[in-house]
Amino acid sequence: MIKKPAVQAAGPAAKPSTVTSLRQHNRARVLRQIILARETTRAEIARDSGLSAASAISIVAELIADGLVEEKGSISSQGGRPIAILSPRADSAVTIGADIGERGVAVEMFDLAMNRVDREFSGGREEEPAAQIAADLASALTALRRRNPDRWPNLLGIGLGLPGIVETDDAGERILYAQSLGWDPISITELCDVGAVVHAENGAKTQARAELWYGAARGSDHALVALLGRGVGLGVVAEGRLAHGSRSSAGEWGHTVIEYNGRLCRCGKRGCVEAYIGSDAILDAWAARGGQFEGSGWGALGQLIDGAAGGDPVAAAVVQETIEYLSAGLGALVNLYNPERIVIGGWVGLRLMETLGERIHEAVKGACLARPGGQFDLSVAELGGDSVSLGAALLPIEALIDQNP
Amino acid sequence: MIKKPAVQAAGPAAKPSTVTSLRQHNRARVLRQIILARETTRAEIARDSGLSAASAISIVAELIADGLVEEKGSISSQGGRPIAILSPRADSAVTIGADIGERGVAVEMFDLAMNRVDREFSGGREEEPAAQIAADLASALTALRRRNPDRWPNLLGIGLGLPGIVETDDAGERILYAQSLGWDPISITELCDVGAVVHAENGAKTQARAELWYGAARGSDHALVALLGRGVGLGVVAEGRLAHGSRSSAGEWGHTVIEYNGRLCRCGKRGCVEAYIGSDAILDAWAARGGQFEGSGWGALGQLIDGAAGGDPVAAAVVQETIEYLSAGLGALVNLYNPERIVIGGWVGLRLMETLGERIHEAVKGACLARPGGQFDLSVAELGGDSVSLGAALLPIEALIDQNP
DNA sequence: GCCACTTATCCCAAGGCTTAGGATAAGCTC
DNA sequence: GAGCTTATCCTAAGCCTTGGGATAAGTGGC
Repeated sequence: MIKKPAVQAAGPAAKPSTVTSLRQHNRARVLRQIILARETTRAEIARDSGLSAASAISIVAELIADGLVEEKGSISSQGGRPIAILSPRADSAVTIGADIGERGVAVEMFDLAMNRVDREFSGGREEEPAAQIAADLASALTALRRRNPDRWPNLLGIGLGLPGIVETDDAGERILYAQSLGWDPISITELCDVGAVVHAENGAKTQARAELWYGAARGSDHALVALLGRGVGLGVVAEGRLAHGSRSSAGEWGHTVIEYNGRLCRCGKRGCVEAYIGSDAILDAWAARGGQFEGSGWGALGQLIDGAAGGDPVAAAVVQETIEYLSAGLGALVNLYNPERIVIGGWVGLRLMETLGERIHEAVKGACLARPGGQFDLSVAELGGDSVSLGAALLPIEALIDQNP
Repeated sequence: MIKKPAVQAAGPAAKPSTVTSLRQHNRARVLRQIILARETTRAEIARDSGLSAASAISIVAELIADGLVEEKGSISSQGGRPIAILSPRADSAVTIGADIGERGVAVEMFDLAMNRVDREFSGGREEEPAAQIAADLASALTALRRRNPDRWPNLLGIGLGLPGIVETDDAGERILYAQSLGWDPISITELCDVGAVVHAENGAKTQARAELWYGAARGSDHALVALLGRGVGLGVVAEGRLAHGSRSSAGEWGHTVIEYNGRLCRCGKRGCVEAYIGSDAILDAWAARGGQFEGSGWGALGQLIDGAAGGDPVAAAVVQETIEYLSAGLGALVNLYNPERIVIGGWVGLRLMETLGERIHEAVKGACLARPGGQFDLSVAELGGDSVSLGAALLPIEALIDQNP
C-alpha cells in the first residue's frame, strides 16, 4: 500500500533555485502543455513556453524516452518538412476521478490524453452516511479494476472531489469536514484506501480545475467558477492557479452573508448565500408564495423559469429575486477578486444560464463597483454539470507533472 | 524625464526559464532578504533561501560590487572566525512614498535600509479636488528635493498610495479612479510628473505591503490587512504576495454587500460594508440614537468606546452592533480567503483594537465556518495607522529587487 | 526527373549557473 | 603557541540553455 505524506493538491510548485530544478520546472511546463493541448508540435511548445526551440526539442525527447509522450502522425507545413504532432501517450497511464456526493459516487477513469475510458456509479436515491459512501466508492473502484486489469498497474492515482472542506492536519493526515451533509469529520484514508495514491479536494474546486483546463475558464489567469446546485460552491483562479488559502479551505462562498440577520441557513447561521440561491431555497420561496410544481430538481426549476417567461407574475418575481441575490453574491466576489471571467456551473446554474445569462450579467455589473464590473465576461460551464470527476482525475495528472523524478 | 511604460507594481515575477533568469531570480531573492532583514549574514541567507553557501556568497559578492549591500561589522562566532554582518548600503539609494488623501499628502523619504530620512506634509483641513492634491504633492516633493540635494540623484522612484482603484489601460497609461472622493478619473502622470519613475497602488494595498514587510503580517503567506477609517480598505496576501486580480482592483472590500437592500452607501448602492463600519457610519448611528459627542474623529470614537465600557447602554449597543457588522464582513473574507492572520489597521481599527480585540476575534469566529474560523490570528497593525507611505516607498524597492539589470 | 526553396528538426560548442569539497582566514580556549 | 572551530573563498565538475550551422523532408516550377 502506497501512502504519500499528504501530497498537497497542486502544491505551490516552489520556484526553482538550482539548475536542475530549473530543468524540472521547464519539463513540467512542457508536459503540462502537451497534456493540456492534447495535440501540439515542438515549435508550438517553444513559442508558448518561451523556451528556445533547442530546449523544447530536448525536453520533448526526454518525455518521449520516458514513455509519456509520442509522435502521432504529422501535418504538412506549407512547403517544408512536415510537422510532427506530439500527443500524450494515452495508454502509458490512467487516472481516476471520483465525484463524491451525498447519494453516491460517480467514478471515472481517464487515460493520459484525458479520454474517458470507463465509468461506474455506485449509490442510491437516498442520502447516505459517510461509511456507506466509502463502501460505494470501494465497490465502484473494484468494478473498474475488474474491468481494466491491464490498465490498473499504470494507475497514477485517484482524485476525490468531495462535498466539504479538506484539511491537512499537523500530522499530515487529511480530513474531510462535510458539515453541511451532517457527516462527522472523516479521514481521507478511511474514505478511500485502495492501494493507490489518493488526492483529495473540495468538489467545487475540482470542477473549477476542469473548467480551467478544458472548459470555459481555459487560459484565464483570474476567474471565478461558481457551482450552483442544492448547495453552492466556488473555485477561485488567481494568477492562473486555483486558490487554496492557508489550509486549503479558501473559496467557501456558500456561507458568505449577503443579508445580515437574514434567512436561516442549514449551517446554522443567518443570511448565507446558500440560503437564497440554493435550489431548495429557490423552490421553497416559490412554494411559499403559492407556486405549484412537481419534483424538486431540474424539472421543478424549469417549471419556475418557464412560468416566469410565460408571464406568471409570481414565478417572475421569484426569478427576479433569485437573480438579485445571486448578483449580490457574485458582485461582492467581483470586487474582491477582480476576475476577467465568471463561469456558472452546477445544475441550477446551467438551468438559469439557459435563458437568463444576459440578465444575470447585467445584474452582477450593477452589484459591484463600476471598474471591475466592466472587466469580466460571464459564461456557462462548458463541461456541463458533471465535471467534478474530470477535475478530480486531473489531480494525479498534476502530481505527475510536478513530480520530482 | 524618465518614463517607464507602466511598471506594474510588484509584477508576477515571471518564473525563470533560462539559466540567466534563474540567476536574476536568486539574486532578487537574496537582495530582498537583506533589505527585509536589515541585518543578516551569508550563512543565514544560504539557510533561508535554500541556496548553497557558495551561491549565497557569490551573489552577495555581486551585490556588494554593485554597491547595494555592505559589510557592517561582525559578530563573534562561538570559537571561530567572526561572522560578517551584511546590510543594505543605506546611502546608495533613496525611495519616496506618498500617502495621498483627500485633505493632503504625506510624503516620506527612506534610504535603502528603510530608515526614514525626511518627511513633508502638504495640504489643509478641507477636502481638496484632485488638481489641488497634485499641487500639494509637487510642492512636498520640491521641499524634499531642496532639503536633500545630495540624495536626490540616487532616487529610485516614487511610490504613491492612492485613495481609489489604479488601473492600467490598454495604452499602458495608469489611471486613478477615486470615485468615493468625487474625483474624476485622473492619470498618474497628471498627478505626479517630477522626473522620476512613479509607481502607484491603492493605499490599502500599500499599507498591507508595509505590514507584510515589517509589521504584523510579516512572514504570513495568507493574510488579510483591513484598513478601517472613514472608508474601509483591504489588502489581501495570498501565497505570500499581494493579490491584484486581473486589472489590479482586487481586494475592494468596502462595497461588499453585507445587508441586502440595507443602508445607503456613498457609492450609491445599499448595504455596503463601508456604510456600517466607516467612521461616519458608526458615529451617525450613535447620534441617531441620541449619542452626544464632540468632533468626528479619534476623539469622538473614543468617547463612544469609553461610554460603552462605562456602562452607557446606548453606546454599548452601538459598539456591539459595530462589532457584529465588522465581523460579518470579516467572516465572509475568512471563508473566502482562509487566512492565517488578520491585521486590523486604520485609525478606527486601532481605536477598536485597543480594548475590543478579543471580542472582535470571537465575533469573527462566530461569523465564519468553523474550520477556517479556528485557523487565524487577529492582531493590530504594528506600524500604526500611518504606514501607507512606508508601503508606497516599498514599491520602488520592489522594482529595484526585481529589475533586470 | 531535377532544381530551388521552405520549414522542421537535430547537433554541437559556448557560456552561465550552482555546487561539493578542499583550502584558507581568523578568531577562541587552554 | 597548539589545537580547535567556524566562516569564507576558490576551483573544477556537472547541468542546462541557446545560437547557429547542418541535415531531413517536403512543395512547386520547369
